Amino acid sequence: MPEADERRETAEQLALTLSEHGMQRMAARVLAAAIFAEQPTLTQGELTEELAVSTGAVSGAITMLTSVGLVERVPAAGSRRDHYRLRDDAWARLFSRQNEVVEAMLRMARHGVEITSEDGYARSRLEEMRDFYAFMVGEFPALIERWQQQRATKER
Amino acid sequence: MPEADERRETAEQLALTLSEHGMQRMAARVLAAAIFAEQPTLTQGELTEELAVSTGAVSGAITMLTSVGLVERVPAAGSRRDHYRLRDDAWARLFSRQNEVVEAMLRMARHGVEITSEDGYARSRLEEMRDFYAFMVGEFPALIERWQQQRATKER
DNA sequence: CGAGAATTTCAGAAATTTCTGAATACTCAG
DNA sequence: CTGAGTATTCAGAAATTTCTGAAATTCTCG
Repeated sequence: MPEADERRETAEQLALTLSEHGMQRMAARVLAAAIFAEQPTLTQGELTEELAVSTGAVSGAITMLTSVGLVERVPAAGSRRDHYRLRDDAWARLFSRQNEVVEAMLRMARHGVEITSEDGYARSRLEEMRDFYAFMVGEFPALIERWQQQRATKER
Repeated sequence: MPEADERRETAEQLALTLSEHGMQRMAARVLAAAIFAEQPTLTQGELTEELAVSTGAVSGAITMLTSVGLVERVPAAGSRRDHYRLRDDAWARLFSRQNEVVEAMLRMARHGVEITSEDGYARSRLEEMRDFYAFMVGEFPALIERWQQQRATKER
């Protein structure tokens, strides 16, 4: 199999997994393309060609990816086009977004506990939910910090 | 606001959050209803009525929730209907499913490293991705175990 | 400032997901 | 065994998401 095809296929597989877990389809494809690209940065035009989609679709996906900090715009002197690339800390960021979900779940559990009557079935389920997510909210930041330290250590 | 309405609304909010993160909409609504129900178990008929949807939709959602271990069928003597409830360890299970995602990401990163050329841009991005997910795969099981221990300690 | 190149926006088309409704298949009490 | 009450299945309808294409806008350079 031609190398380029294999790369594309693997990238599409990654995009599929990401989109199955809530990421918009085109955003996932653009992210995957940015990861697998053999260039340091990509322009929207290059992405449009690589993915064979409309410019509008790429533009929308990049707006989304930039806003959540997975992709960044790179100042490119002497070029009329914008260049983009995967952010250095993209994975930690993607993971941190989980943290927000966990916090949302915790808030909902707490709210649920407040509005349900004591000793009811719903109340005890919600207390369990609250305790679980409170635990996770407590653990996540330390987890990410450990990663960052390990990473910093490795790279000199 | 009538108590029941507030409960329903809060449940729907939870369902919305779950569905925004990849859970099928109806499955999310059924799960939320099971959490907020003031009964110990629910029948499909009760869910159908509570959510005002077709029997088919509830059946499909329950099949899905049962297969991933979030909801279980409860043997109900002397009843022709099946009774269901939230599993005791549902939250840890929901979280563990994340673990599978993390493992999938790790596999894809490794595959990507294999098929990209050494010293290329894609290769180094994929190595970073691989290291991150390898770290997470290493940490998750311990995280869940800590939760289970803490939980076991609290009760009793 | 003006032309050329690229990006953004957005209405509507296309694709996909999700739900309904009704037929079919179970299951358990009698 | 039988049949009344439930659950499952599935084709097609409905709803939602996603993408395209083209016009409007922005930006850069000469």
